[in-house]
Amino acid sequence: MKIQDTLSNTEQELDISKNIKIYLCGVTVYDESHIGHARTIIVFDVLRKYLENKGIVIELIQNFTDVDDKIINRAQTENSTAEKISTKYIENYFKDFEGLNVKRATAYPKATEHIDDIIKFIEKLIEKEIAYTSKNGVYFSVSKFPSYGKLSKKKIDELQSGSRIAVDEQKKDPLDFAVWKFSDIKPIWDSPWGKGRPGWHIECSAMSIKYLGNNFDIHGGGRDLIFPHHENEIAQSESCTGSQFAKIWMHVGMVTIGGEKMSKSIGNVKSIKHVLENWGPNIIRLFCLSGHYSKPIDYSEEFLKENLTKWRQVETCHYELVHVNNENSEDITQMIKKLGVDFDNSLDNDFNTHLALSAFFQLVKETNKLAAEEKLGKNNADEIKKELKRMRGILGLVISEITESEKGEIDELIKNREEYRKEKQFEKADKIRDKLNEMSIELIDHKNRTIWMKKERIKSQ
RNA sequence: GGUACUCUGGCAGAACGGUUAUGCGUGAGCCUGCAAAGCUUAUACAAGGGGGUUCGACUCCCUCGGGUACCUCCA
Repeated sequence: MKIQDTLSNTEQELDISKNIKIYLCGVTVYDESHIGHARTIIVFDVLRKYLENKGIVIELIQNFTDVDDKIINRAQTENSTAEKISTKYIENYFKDFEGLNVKRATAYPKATEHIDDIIKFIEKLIEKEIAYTSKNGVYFSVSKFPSYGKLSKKKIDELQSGSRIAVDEQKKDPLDFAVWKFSDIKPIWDSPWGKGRPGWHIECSAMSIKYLGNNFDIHGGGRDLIFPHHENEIAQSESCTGSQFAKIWMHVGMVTIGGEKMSKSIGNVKSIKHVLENWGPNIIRLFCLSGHYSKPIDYSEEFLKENLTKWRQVETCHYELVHVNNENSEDITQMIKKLGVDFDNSLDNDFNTHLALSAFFQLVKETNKLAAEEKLGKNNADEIKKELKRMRGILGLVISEITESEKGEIDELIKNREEYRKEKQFEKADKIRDKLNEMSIELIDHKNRTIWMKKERIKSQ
């Protein structure tokens, strides 16, 4: 599998001969998560599910930044504590992502639970004279890391001249960044240098190395983290360990609205909770996977609606397979195999989910076509089901299922409706259809049989 | 200003030199008591502008232009 690496700006081969270790920068828990967060996390969720489908063991570590100015500010304005705020939004996070069918990461380390590791990390940097103490905190000395800027392709001198950074008198160099900030406002911890809290970037260095070792396979996050966050992580980590940090840097494009980045400061944020209520997980996932992960994707109701149409096709397809009763089967093994290979090849080639979805929808379409022509046999259905289930598993798409008792009720109602139809009492027949619709059951009248499907309820429809 | 990315048919979005992707939408048809869904079929000067390399370019090079992101809040 090849993945485009931001650092080398080339495609790198991912070594799948052994376990794969991935570190994903998670969220700062001071507010509700939005669709931009969802995209990044869904992309990595599908990546891990795809690799797991190949039988590879994945270690996926995703942090929570639970100590940060924003959390502290929020705590102050809400007359609460930083701990309460972060706990609240971590719970909120899990609710959102469970709703999105995202599989839990191997671990979700929090900065506040790794203060010792962070302090040890900083001690090493000070020992090596790469970090220094000043009046306001401990700073990383950028000039001690000659390749600073290699990830974001920035030149140090250009950064300095073009900078709009408020110069901190205490810093030796305006580019230096804090690894430890002195503070008296809780939450604070003791350190060899004084009371305070860690800087933002250091937590990811300390925790990724702790959980995954000096040199792991993929480090991911949103594109907006390239600078300064990931640049600084590289500087700290490689200075500390003396060896290469992540092998591949994989960055996910922004979600935009009307071409503009979705962000709190612009105020065009769509929360996961809100969109989930209106559109459900499957449509959001299709939306997030519909473009190449590295490119921006524009959020719009129309686009979600388009994905709703697609999702209905998947549901139809699924229920055609469930209700198949034809004994004769066509030879479709090759077709299924080809689309399965297309699907995998697309993902192997820099994780092209859009193309993978193309293969997926082609299989859906082929199935619906066979069903429409009454050519779909039971053996065919079993074959297709198996492959579709695999693809859906990777994509994280979940079909609404139904209980056995509901099934009995539905069959009964359909039977009644058939009677009415035979007697040409269409009003009564339609009433039954309406009743089923209220249960989210849609009827599909074929030539000489009627099948039903359970539709996911979509509020926005 | 610097850096990176991007510019494809009404819309969304692929193919890393040669094969009219694909989906949505739209038109027509099939099926149906009607509907929905599905299926069939049709639809598009397609390549930001201009050069160049090549037998051949969406794909490579140059140049001009538009857009977005980042340049210490950010997924």
